[in-house]
Amino acid sequence: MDVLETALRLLDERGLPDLSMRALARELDVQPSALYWHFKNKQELLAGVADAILAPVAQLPEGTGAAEAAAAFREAMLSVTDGAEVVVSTIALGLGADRAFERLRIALEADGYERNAAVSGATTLLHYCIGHTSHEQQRAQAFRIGVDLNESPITADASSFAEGVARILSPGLVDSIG
Amino acid sequence: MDVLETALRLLDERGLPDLSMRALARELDVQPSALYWHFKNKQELLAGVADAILAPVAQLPEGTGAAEAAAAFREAMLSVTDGAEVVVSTIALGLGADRAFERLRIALEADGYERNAAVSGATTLLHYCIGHTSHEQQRAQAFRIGVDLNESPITADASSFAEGVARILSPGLVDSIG
DNA sequence: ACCTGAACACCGTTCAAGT
DNA sequence: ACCTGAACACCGTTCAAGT
Repeated sequence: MDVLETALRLLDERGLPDLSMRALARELDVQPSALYWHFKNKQELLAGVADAILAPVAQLPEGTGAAEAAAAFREAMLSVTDGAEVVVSTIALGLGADRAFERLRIALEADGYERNAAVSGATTLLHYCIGHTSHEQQRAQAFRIGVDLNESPITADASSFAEGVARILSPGLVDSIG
Repeated sequence: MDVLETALRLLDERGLPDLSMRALARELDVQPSALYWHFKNKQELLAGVADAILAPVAQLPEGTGAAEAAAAFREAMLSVTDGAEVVVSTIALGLGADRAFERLRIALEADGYERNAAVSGATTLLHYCIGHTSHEQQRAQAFRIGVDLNESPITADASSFAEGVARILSPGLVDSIG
């Protein structure tokens, strides 16, 4: 019974609102109660899903810089339907988010930050990436469903993301680049 | 029938998982279906709640600087149980989030940023504030409930928030604009 | 204009019991 | 060790009908 694998597929195919314990059990051809032998509750299962979503970030090649690591973080969340929302909802439980944080910290050290600055920078970067990407994904999916998005002044796409990351990594340079 | 007022109180007293349409109807002494005359669905109701949560940010005095505006944004979300989560879940629908964004933009202009830099800075700041605060609130509430938070390396408190804001608002940026 | 009543199609979780 | 079956206490939403 590949519970996590099936959960990840179901999430991607149908979205978080339809990823119920009952739907997951149906997909695995077991009773809903069977899942509670494998996971304490739904939260714990989602934490495992979030960890799987963020696995590519943890596996980034050595020497990867912070801008690239942040981009990979965003892309990992965007690669699965409602991926950012799952990561947000389980960030306090650790697992995936903690490993992504470590990866960002290491990337900052590869960029020449020393330890303390890297920890502080990774913290800011992580929170920014999550805030931006969850907004971006929510907008994209609301649009797909046909929800009437009132023309908001807040942008959240690949270029605004890169801009924010640049601002966090080297403020002062961002406007002279554009 | 003060639906929004009651919803906000219920949210603060019992948290988002217990803010159901049925519980809200019970509190208002009406049938659940009655709520659907006032709101199209639960999402729209939550958007109204988010707008109420962020009202203090929109009403900040003229001339307020960006660091102070960001702090007020964080505090508004923290002032209500699961406030950040509600804001996150309705950000794509506009309302509260849009007005908070405008307030941050104006604050940046009060700090000397010109229009384009203020828009871009407010975007980064908004996403950062939301990411940081939703994490901070989730941790605080998980702790209260007694959830076993594995000792995570990621910090999210008042001082790490101020640090991130300062990083985004780096003074070097203002100089490079002119 | 505003609400009721009844129904539809769902949830997460627990727990004794089975194999 | 791993799962079933049955139950408990819920959900959001729709819609004809009432006042």
